[in-house]
This record gives sequence, C-alpha cells and structure tokens, in this order.
Amino acid sequence: MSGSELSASPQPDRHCDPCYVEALVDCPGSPQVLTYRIPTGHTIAVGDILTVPLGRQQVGAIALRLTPDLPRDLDPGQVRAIEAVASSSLFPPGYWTLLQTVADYYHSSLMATIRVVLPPGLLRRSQKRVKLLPPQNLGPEAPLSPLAQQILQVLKSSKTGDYSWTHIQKKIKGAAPGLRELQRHQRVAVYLQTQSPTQPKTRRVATLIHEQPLASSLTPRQQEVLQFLKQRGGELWAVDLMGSTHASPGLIQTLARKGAIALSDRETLRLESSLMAADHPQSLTLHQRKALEAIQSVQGFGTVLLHGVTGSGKTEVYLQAIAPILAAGQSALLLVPEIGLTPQISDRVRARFGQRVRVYHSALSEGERYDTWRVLLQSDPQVVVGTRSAIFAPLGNLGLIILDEEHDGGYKQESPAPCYHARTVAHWRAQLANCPLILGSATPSLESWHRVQAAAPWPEAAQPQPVVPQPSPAAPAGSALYVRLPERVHAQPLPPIVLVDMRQELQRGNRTLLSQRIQQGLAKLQAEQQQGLLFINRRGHSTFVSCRSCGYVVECPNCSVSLTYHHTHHPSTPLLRCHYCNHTAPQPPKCPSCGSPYFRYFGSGTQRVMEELREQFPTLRVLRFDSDTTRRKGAHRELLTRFSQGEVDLMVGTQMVTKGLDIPQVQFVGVLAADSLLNLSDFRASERTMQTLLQVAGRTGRGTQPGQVVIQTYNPEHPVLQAVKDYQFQAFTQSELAMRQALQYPPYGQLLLLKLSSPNPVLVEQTAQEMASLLREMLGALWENFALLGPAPAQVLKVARRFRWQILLKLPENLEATPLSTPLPLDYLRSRCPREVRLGIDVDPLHFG
DNA sequence: TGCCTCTACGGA
DNA sequence: CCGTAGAGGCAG
Repeated sequence: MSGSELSASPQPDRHCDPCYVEALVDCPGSPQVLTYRIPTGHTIAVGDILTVPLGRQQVGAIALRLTPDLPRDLDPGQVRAIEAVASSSLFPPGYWTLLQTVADYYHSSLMATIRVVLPPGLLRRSQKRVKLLPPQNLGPEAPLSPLAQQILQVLKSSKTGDYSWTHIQKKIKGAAPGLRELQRHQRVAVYLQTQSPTQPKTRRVATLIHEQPLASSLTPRQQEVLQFLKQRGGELWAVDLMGSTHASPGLIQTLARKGAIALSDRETLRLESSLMAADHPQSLTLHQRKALEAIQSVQGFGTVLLHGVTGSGKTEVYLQAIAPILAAGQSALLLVPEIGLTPQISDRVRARFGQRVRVYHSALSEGERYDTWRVLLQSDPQVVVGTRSAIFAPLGNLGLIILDEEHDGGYKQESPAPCYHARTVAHWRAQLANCPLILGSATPSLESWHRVQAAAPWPEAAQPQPVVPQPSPAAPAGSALYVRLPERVHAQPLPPIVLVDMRQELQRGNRTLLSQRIQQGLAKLQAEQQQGLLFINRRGHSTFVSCRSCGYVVECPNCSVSLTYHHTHHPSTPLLRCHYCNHTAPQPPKCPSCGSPYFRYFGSGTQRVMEELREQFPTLRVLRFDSDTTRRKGAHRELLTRFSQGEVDLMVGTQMVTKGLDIPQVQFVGVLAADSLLNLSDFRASERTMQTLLQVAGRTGRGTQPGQVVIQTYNPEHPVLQAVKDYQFQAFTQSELAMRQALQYPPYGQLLLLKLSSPNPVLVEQTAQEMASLLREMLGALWENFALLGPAPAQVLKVARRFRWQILLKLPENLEATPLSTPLPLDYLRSRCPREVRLGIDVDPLHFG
C-alpha cells in the first residue's frame, strides 16, 4: 500500500453516492482492509473513525476510500453494513503520507501506527460481558456444577453482578462450559457491549430568554433566580446557577418550561491551561542573534543543529524563532524529551504566547488528549509543547519544528510498535511541511553531529569551526546548518568539575556513600543558604539484597533479575520491587534458603542516599525526585515549585534531575557514582555518560556565582570522565565518531534489532536460530558486508514471564530517516513464527537489553 | 486480537 | 461415549 492511495480528498462522485467504504480494520490478523456497506442516509468521509462488525464483535476502523461499487470478486451478501461513525475529520490534509512513511520505515502496520498516534479511546472494540440474571421462581432450582457455581461466585462478588468474559476466564480456567450451563439455566445473560468511543464533553447551559414570560407568572423564588442569571450576563452553566442560588434542578426545569430560560448542551474543552504573567522577548546576546539569523535564513525545509552550552539561552532563541511563524499565521511544534519538562517549558511559552499554546503528551487524560487533538485541527496558529508523541500533533499549517535536547533517548519509543524516534519523524514532518527543523542541545547526538558535518565538512585536522551563515543569502532548501552558542547568557563561566577517586576515599577510611568533597559541599550549602542537587542513577534503596550467611539473593519470579529494596511509608514493612515488571513482595524476615535473619544490602539508590543524608546532615532539608515520588499527576510541578521557592536545600534524584532544570540558586551538583553510567555494555555508553554528566553539571552556576560540580568515581582516568572534566565535548565526539566508523556503528551503519519473546524458553531459542539462518540467506544476496549478530539471549533473559532472544542486524549504509527503508522480508519471517513467539522489530534501536 | 471449530486424547 | 484441552483458521 502506498501513501497516495490514502489521499484525504473524497473520490469524485458519479451519479450515485458512494454506497461502500473500504476501511482499515483494527484487527492484527491479515486482511486489514475490508469493504463495508454504508447504510442509506449516512455520510462518510475518508479518515472517519468507524465502528464495524467483524466476526461477532464490533471493532474500530478507519475509512480509507469510498466507492460506488463492489469489487468483482465480492458477493454483496457477504458485505456487512457499518455500525456507527465514532468520530469524523480527525486528520489534517497530507497527514497520511507521514503515517505511511513511519509505518514503512519502522516495519509496522499502518493500523499500529495510527493506534500509537491517535488519542486513545477512539478505536474501541466490543466486549463480551456476562451479567447475573435475577433468580426466577419457577420451582426448585436445578443443581449446578461446581464450575458454574464458581462463576456465580465471581459474578456475585461485584456490585453490579457484571463482568467481562475475559476477566472471568482469567480468574477461572476452562470456564466456557460453566457459562453454557448457566445460560441454559437462565442464571446469566451474555451480551456484547460496544464501548462508546471518546466523545466531546458537554455541559448544560442556562440562557435567559424572557424576564417576564407572558404565559405564566413566576414565583418570587423563580424571579430571584432569573435576576441572578440576568446580573451574570444572562448565561451561566446550569450547575453554577444552581450552586450560586441554591436552586433545585426542578426549579430550573420549571423556568425552562415556562419559557423564561432555555437549557442547552454546550461542548466544553478539556484543555490543560494555566494563567501566566506575560513576559516579553529578552534582548539577545551576539551568539543568540546569530543563531536566530541562521534559523531565519532557512527557506523551506532545512535543519539547524543548535549547539548551545547549558545555560546559553537556547529557549529564548526558540521563542524568538516561533514568534514570526505565528505572526505569519503558521503553527509551531516544540518538543521536549520528558513529560517532567513540559510544565516548565509550557509555562514559559505561555508567558510569551498566551492562549495559543497547547500541551500534548501521553499523561493527559483520554478526554484531554481528544479535545486537544480537535483544537489542533483548527487552522488558527498555535504552539504545541509536548513529548515525542506530539510530533504527530495534527497541525495543518506547520511552520517550524523544534526538538529541545535532541540527543535525549526519551525521543525513542521502545514499545509498542512502531518504535519510532521523534527526531527521525521530525525530519519527515519538516520535509512534508516544507519548514525548518531546529535540533537543540548542549551535547548533540553523534547522529546529528555527523549529519551537519557531512553537509558542511570542516577543514581537515582542524577543530570544528562553527558554520554561521550570513543572514543573506538564504540557506538552500534541505540544508543542514550548525550553529553554536559557546557562552552562557551573562557570560558566566561553566562550573568547574572535580573528579573524586572513591578508592582513595576508602583508603582514608571513609566508607559512606558521600566523599569528603561532597560532604564539604553540602555543609557549605547549609552554611550559605544555597541549593544543590545530588544525582544517582538508581531509584529505590539497594540494588539487591543478599543473605549474609548463604549468599541467597531474592529474585523476581517473573524476570531474571534480582529485586530492588524499597522503603515504604511504614518503616517496619520494607518492600522488594522488580524494576522490570513492577512485581512487589515483602522483604522476608528470614532467608528463604537458610533461615538466617541477617541480610546485606548491596548497591544504593535514591532512598539509601536519603537515609545517609538524614544521618550525616540531620538539619538539611532534602527532597527525593525520582519516578517513585513523581508518579502522581501534577507531582512534578509541585516538587519543582517547592525546590525553586527555596523550601528545600537539596534535591536527590535520578536522570530526572539532569534535564532542563533552570534554577539560578543551584550552587552545587554531586554525582554519586559515575561508574554506573559508564559500565553498561552498550556501544553508546560513553556518549550517554558524556551527555548525562555535562547536562547535570549544567544545572549549576546559572545565577551570579559559578557553582561547583563533584563527580565520584572508582575510575577517574577513564577518557570519558577526563573529557567531561575539561568540557572537551568536541574532541570526545571526534574520537568517538572515528571509533563508530571503524566498527560501522551508527551514524555510519544502521542497526536493526529483531526481538523474539515467548513463555516457552526452548521455542524462542529455536525460532531465533531459524530466523537467523533465514535472514543470513536472504540478506546475503542484498548486501556484501552486512553483519548478523546473534541470535543471543537478551541481557535480561526473562521479563514478565517471557523469555527473550534477539538478533542484531548491522547494515553497512546509514539509511536513518531515509524513507526508503531496509528491504526486510518481515512478513515472511512473521509467517514462519509460531503463535507462541512474539516477533518485534526495533529500527535504529537505542537499547539492547 | 478474540472467538469459533476441529481434532486428538483420556477417563467413566 | 462424552468432555476437555490445545491448535489452527478466520473475520467484509
């Protein structure tokens, strides 16, 4: 299927209205496009979300093409009528081309792509449900089998006596005959429930019509309510009117009946919003001005890599780049890698652009996402701030795309398929919209670095020179520019970085988690009323718990990893938690293997650090900032506000604290274990360590004082740490690129990861071997020097009771973001895959676990 | 994916 | 003989 088949404009009418619709059906089975009859009187447009019958269920579908006649080979008797139109006109023109490109490149189906992109809850399928019937008094009740009684028990346990059939089947194995029996005895009813898709939300409005309706007189109380309505401008939400006047719903109804007011339903939008004090464009530094000029020199599609050190004022450049786009009647997209960063940035964008700013990310509720989606479809210029999924925001008139922190792994979707990278999609989207794409970062990814290097090569053997184009002439379409912001906004120096050798610390007899250097730093914080950050790469308390006498380690029953020790609200009941499947179990009081009550706690996480801090610095006000403490909706914002308002001295956190925090009072940053970043068996470990450490270092020294960074390590000689210490980003990048080139790793070659998983450990391995040999044969004919690595068990073999194997393909050319994707015989491979084995593919994978 | 049908097997 | 479990096929 090609993108052109999905043209968004309806087919030209012949003499009759189209009677049939070809619809993309939401079922993972094979024939995805099926033909349905349109009942007379219904109007359907291409792109509408439909509910259609499939087998004996109702499923979601999308109208692809309207046609007046059936294909020859289809018997009209076979064709069923669509059930309902769930939602219409949800896609801007030209959007399908983008979706098709994503589906093709990531070897995913169009339907899977739509499912990832669309606000959830629109493609509902029907559900088989079982409902308890009231007992009938027709003589003695027939005796029931134990199985049937078991089902009754389950049904009776719910207030409504109503459960989905899948739920019952999960609770009771082999429940089917029991259900049949209950149906025979008329004890239960089985029915199909079509869940209504997400709908616009409406509220009742009361509108004043006649103050003194002629036909009937009003009671004093009724007049009172009418007067209130009049004072408030003659129109109020019915709820508010009742609330303010203490009027009953009946009174309101009477007023409506007498013709004094009209009641109507009006749509309300569930949109996240906040009121911000307006701010104004700041004056730019020389470098910022040059960057802005470079961006504005791009005519049509072109990329700009904005390489600005932390605190160099990239955001201000973004905002000033967006302003003229809005003024020209176009919309802009501003992406950040993590949900935690959206409140900060959206506040700032709102302060500048007011109500034209929309927030879009997956943590919004279904209703909020649905409403935001529909607002974005309107053509007035808007700014969308969001995480990776916002790259699919249905803006019709896009004038600019910005990816902040473009190097960040948060832009890559890990599951479900398609495993897209928002940066890659952004390239296509900018091309289709013919607009500039800005990639901003203090530590650009090697991919983006390489791209601009290839486009504008540096003189050989020279340090890379910033390529700042003159404001005129305009940069040619499709160009890739590199712009640097080498200085912080007020020309503050970057904070000095100190490496602390933890081996020496041990020799000196310091066995705590905190080196002397960090302890001094914290003491100074307290003395001088400043703020600090501590970064540790792991949440929880300890990495694993081991028995002191026999060495037994508590492992997750579902995954092949040890459980992590967590404290709970009740100090007496600590928990063990699996960081892969979230399985939790209480910490056993005695070793399950030898009965010894003594355990040793290895490794350390945020909780453990908190504990040590409480012991060593009892008066220091500390806040934990990790995915455990920020799970609640709005918790991010709340914790950050507390920190920035100075209610807390020190924030202890995971990766989350490394990104985007812009708080001038932060004077101290400590990294507890740099080694946990370095020692990952992944060819990108060095790159990521560099990025993380420079990012976290950049959180300090943003005010008037330079700040201080202390990094603890057992390996201070490591070249990455040495490069970090001296801010040698470019030198590091050049040597890292050379290494990648030698090994044909990205950005020089392309990687594809085939992931197989199954509850059956033998079958996955077998299948993996089979796939590998098939692939060797088939790809050998296509490429001279492709490499097939594996099959190998995944780093963590078992996750959530599934055993995982993988095959890594290394292709010699780098085709990243090239819409012509790798010819992989994926359909064939899938057809050779047993049902029990799941086959997934990750194009341009970032993680290999 | 979910659901229905077919078939092979084991117990009464 | 029946009833059950497991595998395979199919949906307009």
